[in-house]
Formats: sequence, structure tokens, C-alpha cells
Amino acid sequence: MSGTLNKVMLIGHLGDEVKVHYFEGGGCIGRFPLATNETYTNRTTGEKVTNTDWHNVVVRNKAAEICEKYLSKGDKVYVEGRLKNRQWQGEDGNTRYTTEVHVQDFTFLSTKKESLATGQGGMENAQQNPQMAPQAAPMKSVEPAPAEETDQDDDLPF
Amino acid sequence: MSGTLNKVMLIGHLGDEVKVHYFEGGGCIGRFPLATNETYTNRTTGEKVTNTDWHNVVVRNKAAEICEKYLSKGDKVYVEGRLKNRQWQGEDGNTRYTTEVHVQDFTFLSTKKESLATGQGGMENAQQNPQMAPQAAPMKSVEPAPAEETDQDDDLPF
Amino acid sequence: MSGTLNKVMLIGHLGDEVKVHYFEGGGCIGRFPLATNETYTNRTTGEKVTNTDWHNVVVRNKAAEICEKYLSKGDKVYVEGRLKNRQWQGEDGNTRYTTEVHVQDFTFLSTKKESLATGQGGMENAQQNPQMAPQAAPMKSVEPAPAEETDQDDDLPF
Amino acid sequence: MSGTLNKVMLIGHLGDEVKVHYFEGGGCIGRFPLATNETYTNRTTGEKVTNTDWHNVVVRNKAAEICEKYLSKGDKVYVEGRLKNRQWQGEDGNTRYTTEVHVQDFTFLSTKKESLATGQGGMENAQQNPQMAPQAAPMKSVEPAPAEETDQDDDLPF
DNA sequence: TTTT
DNA sequence: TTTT
Repeated sequence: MSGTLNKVMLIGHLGDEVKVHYFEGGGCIGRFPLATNETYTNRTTGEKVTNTDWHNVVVRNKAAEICEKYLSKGDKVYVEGRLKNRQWQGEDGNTRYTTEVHVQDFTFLSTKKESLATGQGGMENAQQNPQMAPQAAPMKSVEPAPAEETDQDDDLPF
Repeated sequence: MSGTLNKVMLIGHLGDEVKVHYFEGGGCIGRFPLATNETYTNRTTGEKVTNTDWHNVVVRNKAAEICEKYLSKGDKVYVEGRLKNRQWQGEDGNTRYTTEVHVQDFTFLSTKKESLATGQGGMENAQQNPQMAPQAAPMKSVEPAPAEETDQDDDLPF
Repeated sequence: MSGTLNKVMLIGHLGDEVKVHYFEGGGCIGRFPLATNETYTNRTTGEKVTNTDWHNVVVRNKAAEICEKYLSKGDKVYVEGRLKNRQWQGEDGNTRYTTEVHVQDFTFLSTKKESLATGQGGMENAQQNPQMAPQAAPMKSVEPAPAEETDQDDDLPF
Repeated sequence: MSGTLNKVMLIGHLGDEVKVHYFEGGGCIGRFPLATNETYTNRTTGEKVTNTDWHNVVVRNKAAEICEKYLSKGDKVYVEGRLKNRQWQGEDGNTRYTTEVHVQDFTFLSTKKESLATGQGGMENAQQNPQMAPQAAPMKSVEPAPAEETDQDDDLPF
């Protein structure tokens, strides 16, 4: 099937901390809300209107660990991924649907934790010596990693 | 405000006809479900898995009319737009949330109606002779139109 | 014709100031170089390699004025647009080709000039009272404006 | 480094066959020109203008082999990748610059070779029975493959 | 020529 | 629930 495209690109601010759930097998999944804003001027009233959209962002495995380590509430981030519908059972027994953005790539545009987190050599170095800083690769695009991951953990339940 | 980005790009097939609702003031809104597919091979079982995601696509005004006229169930289309959360009241009184893709640009990649609609020469021709098909701009990107529209009908309720 | 897509999205830093050329008819065109970086680790040597790509960014009319006013060398910006090939005559009489990114949308991600440029009310205000700050709409996405412009100045020579 | 984004997305038609160069080490690189069109109506004359942009598309390794096998001149394809500047020496000794689109992902939107290549069932089938068409993954997005490749052949000279 |  |  296919010949299809499913792509989302967002720049926004985290509305909350990254929440990571670790699986027994070693994988993990992280989630955070991301806010994007739209501003326009109402034609009739002339007043400026601001509208915020909230996106359910989902990151997995190494990407989740990196986000958990370096991103905080309020930080600005670029995320790229795909839209995914997830359905779940409400307490009333009815099926509910949620749309999530499953991240394939991201770039930090601001991080509160960054300066604290790095000593000399900083995060660049962390990438070259992953054993010394296993979860780090911040402030840079992490294209290869998530791409491989989407391929590697297909047995995870989403 | 802002410095944010909210962009979705999809290539998929219509799961149903375009449903258009016309407002009294002259505007209109169209909706259709769009399917994108994802295929991957399960690591453990080795079996090929296909997963379909359905997207709630929303088009407005002239774009809605063009889509209604030229798109049919099963057609393939490229749409570009922004994610929007819409909330509504369920019959049980609870608030429900739906994520929609509000279209800013689109390109038809296949249309069943095209040959019917235009005779020989098809829609390409229709574009070259707009007086013969005044409301048509099919098989081409209609960037300017939707962009202007998002600006023009901000008093519509979404 | 068409059913085609031509889209570029960049986040990068200005390598120089925005240079604007004003036409007699009232339009204008601005240009600036934008740098994007790519980092990877060489497999064989293990060394980290950084590669910079330079993009010829072109903005027009109001967008050009906004960029000229608020962007400086070193600033970070998101630009979205289309690739355009331009050919010109070299001094040796041979035809040369240059690829440009013609901007349709942009978002400032950092600006040196911003705080200097705004008094109380700041740039948000400038948008609501364009007569008081005719060329301003900084730190926000200016989607509608450039979109309309691409449509309006097609008699300009590019 | 980084916090930058370099992304190109094109839907266009091949202006020529895919030309692949095989390296001794086993890797390969493929190139083809891709045309995108832009149509607009000239404000002053009212005439419809069509403008074609040509893009130098570069694919590598497995992606190059797939493109060579399934794409022909005239076929429509979606490609996603990054802009890259390449410089080379002209015959006159001067340095020339070319901008290329280095593909990270692609989706076939039409292929002439497909029916020939796979008999009934077409390429969809080929995917389901990979042993019958081992190198095929056509008509589908091949995200993982190119992503891994960009990571694997960094010792190639571009 | 930018940035980290 | 973010940001300007």
C-alpha cells in the first residue's frame, strides 16, 4: 500500500515536562504537550485574536531519553513526525480517539537545562563518546536515530 | 506571539465523498476523510503490517467548492495545512476533542471526475480556458486562494 | 500542468545582512545568505564532521521590508518557500545558474534588533496599527502577506 | 552544531532517465532531473504563465537502485531530502556551484515500468512477496532505508 | 558568511 | 498547559 505521505512539522513550546514511561524490554516512550499559536485580526471587530493549538507529541527510545534530559516546560522545539490516531476506552466504556504526533526528527530551539547539563566539551562531545553520556545529543538534529528506531521497535504496542 | 510553526502535509486517498456545508453569508466548509498508510515488517514475526491513519480534512470556501467538484472517494490528493483541535459536546454531555487538518494548499494527484467534467483535453484544458470551467483549478496547486481565504473569513465559527 | 509540489523549509542563521533593492514601481526584493549545518561522525576515522550549506534566500515586498528591519547577520530564522533557478550571464559570456529559495512564509527565531526596535506596545501593536509602524510584523508568522504578494507582483522580473 | 533544518519536498516529473554510477566499494549514486511547475496569471496582460523549475535530484545506494529500476522519464514522484551545494571546476578553470536535492525519502506517484516489471498484481504484490522482486519497494515510502544510508556512507565524497 |  |  502506500504512495502516501504523512508528515507533520511543528515549532512550539512545551506546555509541560516530558513524561517518560520505561518498558521492561528496555524501550521507552515519552510524551509532552506542544503549543503552537496562530494570530490574526478579526475582520469585523478589528481585534487581534490569538488561538493556541495543543499537540500530543510522542517520542520513543533514545529520542525520548534525550528529550526528557534536555527539554523543560516552556522550551521551544522543532519536531517532525507523523500523525497517528490512537483509540482508547473511556471510563464510560466508549471508545475515544486521540491524534498524536509521533516524532521522527527534532531540533531544540531553546532549552533551559542545556547549560546546566554540560560541562566542558559539552554536548557535542557527548555524541562522539556515547558511552560517556549515553542519552545525549541535544541541540542538534537527530535524524538518523529516530529513523532507525521507528524501524526497530515495531513490536511495541503503537 | 508566535515564532511557531504548525504544518501538516499529507498524500492520501479519500475515504468518502467531500461533504460541503454552505453558510448563509456565502462561505462554505467542506470535509472529507483522508487515509494514509504505513507499512513495516514486524521484527519478531517477520510479517508485513499495514496500518492506516485517517485524517479529518477541512477545506473552506473556494477550495471546498473545487474539492467538491473534482474529488471523489478513492481519489489521491496532496493536502497541506495546519492542525486544529476542535472540541464539541458529546451526547453524554462530555467534551470531546477532534483533530482536524485545515487545508491551506492542495494538489490533485488523481481524480475520477476529471475526464467526465471536461471532455477531451481534461482538466489541463479547463485551466487554460477558465471561461469554460470558471470554478476550476484542478490538477494544480491553488496556493494563493486558500491563503487569502484564511485571512478573509475569520468570523466563521472555527 | 502541475499537480506538482515545490517546497523548501529551512532553519538557519543569516550569514550577512539583508540587502534590499527597491524598484521604481514600489516593489522591492531582499536577499540574504542562510546557513544550515549538518553534523555526522565519519565511520572510518571516527571524527566528527560539520558541513555548512549556504542558501540564497529571496524575499519580496512587505516581507523584504520586515526582514530588512528586524533581521541581522547571525540571527536565526525559519523560512519556507520554493526553489527557483535563476540564470544569468557571467562576465565570460557563459550562462550561469543559481538556485534560490523564494520565501512564502517565515518566522523569526531570534533577532538582535527586536528589543531595540520596539518601545512600549512593541511589535504586536505595530501589527494592529500598521500606519504607525508600516513595515512591522516581526516575531510572527506572516503567512497571508507573502502569499498574496506572490500573486500580485508577477510582472517583476523573476 | 545545528538546531538547523534543511528540508526540501518536491512532487514532479522526471525529465530524463535515472543515471546511476556504481562505485567500486559497492555503493552507488543516482541522479535525475525533476521538473516542477508553477502557473499563475499575469496581472497586467491577463495571460496564463507556466514556469518550470528543474531540480538536480541525487539518490544513493539502495534508493538509487530502486529508482533506477522503477522510475522512467516522465514518471511522477515525491521526493524529500536536503539541499546541498556542490562545487566543481568548470573547463575554464572557474569554480561552479550546483544545488542538489539529496533524497532521504521518496514515494512513487506513477511509474511506467511498474506493470511491465511485475505482471499482474503489480508492485503492490511485489512488496508482499519480496522474494519475487528482491530489490523492490516501489510505490511505497522507503523512509528507513535512505535514512540509514545517509548515516552509512559518509566516506563518499559529497 | 552563520551558529553551537 | 506554552510563548510573545
